[in-house]
Amino acid sequence: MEDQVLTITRRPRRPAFDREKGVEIAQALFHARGYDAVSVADLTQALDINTPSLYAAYGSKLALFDRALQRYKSMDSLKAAAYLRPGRAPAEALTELLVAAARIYTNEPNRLGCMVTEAMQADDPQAREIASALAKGCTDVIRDYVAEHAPPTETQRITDYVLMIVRGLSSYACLKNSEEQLVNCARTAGRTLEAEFGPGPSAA
Amino acid sequence: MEDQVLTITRRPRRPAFDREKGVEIAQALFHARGYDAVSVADLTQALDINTPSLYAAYGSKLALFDRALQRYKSMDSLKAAAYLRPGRAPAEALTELLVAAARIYTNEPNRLGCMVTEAMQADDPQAREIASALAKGCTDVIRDYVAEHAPPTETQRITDYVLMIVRGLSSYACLKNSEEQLVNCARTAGRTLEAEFGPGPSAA
DNA sequence: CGAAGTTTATAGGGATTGCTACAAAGTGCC
DNA sequence: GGCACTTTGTAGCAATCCCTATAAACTTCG
Repeated sequence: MEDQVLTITRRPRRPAFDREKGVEIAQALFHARGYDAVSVADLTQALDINTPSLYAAYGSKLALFDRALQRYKSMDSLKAAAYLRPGRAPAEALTELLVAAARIYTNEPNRLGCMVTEAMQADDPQAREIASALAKGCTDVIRDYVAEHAPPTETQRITDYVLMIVRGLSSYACLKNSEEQLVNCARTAGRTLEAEFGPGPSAA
Repeated sequence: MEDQVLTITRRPRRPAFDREKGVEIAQALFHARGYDAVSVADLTQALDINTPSLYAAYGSKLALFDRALQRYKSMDSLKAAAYLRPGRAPAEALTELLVAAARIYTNEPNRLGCMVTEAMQADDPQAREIASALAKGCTDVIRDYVAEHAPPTETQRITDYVLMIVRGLSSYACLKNSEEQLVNCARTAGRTLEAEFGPGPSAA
């Protein structure tokens, strides 16, 4: 009798829950399906924890999404500044940026497109807000770079073009188009930039 | 007493419900917010009918969305075939198509972007299916046109490029960028096509 | 062994989702 | 007038949404 009670009572102690690992798993889920399509039940199931644990650890679904987005930006996203170094032909650097984006967006079949870019289109206004704020840093890097290499009258137009292309690549990647297709798109889109900035130093 | 009962009983007969008008209103709602973010309650409120009436008239939310999409395609969407007439310089025709898309996508502030394109990213799989099927007709028109004017080895790449640009324009329009910005993007994107197809007859 | 503190699990709240059963109210035909 | 038919409104279904109150189980310290 005593034994049976003990057997039933004694539950195997679960290993301590790793919050960072949880953010990583949540990031993958949010990236794959988007903020709206991922429920708290999906998250708790993926993290193998119960609902109260999730709220104790992260506060809310939105807060966890925020942490997932920040993790994405700092670890998996495109580093624009790394490509837009000074002293390079601007058209070349920007094209390389686009090609790199094309590769990253098609790299993992379950995480297509740019997580931040797509999150800017979420239904939830707060999720959109978070994503837009995070995206601003990246767009500013591009805008400043273009401003340094193009006449002031053209910077807005060229910046818009590059940002529009990035969104196009992300969206096209989400439709499961191949890396080869995406890279070709990026190269083709980049070719226009040579005419915009004039021949680079490699041609001079 | 009799009078009062009559007064309470007699409800003002509502005018007959116009189903086509209902589809029009639903189309605007779905276009503005997307399939997932529009609830049946939103629809019944906008159509000023009760829930059972909506189901009697259209069958389901998805069926109503289907009708709204078809209405959009036949009335408000871009007519690719109208721009891709034979005998024109291909780069010119395709650029004009992109510019027209840019204008349409920014025309109505409450209905930004392409309804079909954005619906292809919906969370609901059935809604995506419907949108994708509808989009296929349009992409085929573009693909066939490119195939007629470009070498077979390049048609896939150029078609991908155009379709990617269209998605980029739609997405960029959804962020409330102005018509001027969008049109500039479309023109810049179209400029590459001249190099792809070679100089058109206007240059010959 | 026993109290304090942390982590877990059960259960459920309040709101909203898409959808439907059912009866009252109105219209047209005989 | 009275019956058949269509349309409308009330109410509520089961499911899911995000979130939380509460208590049981475990670890740690005295």
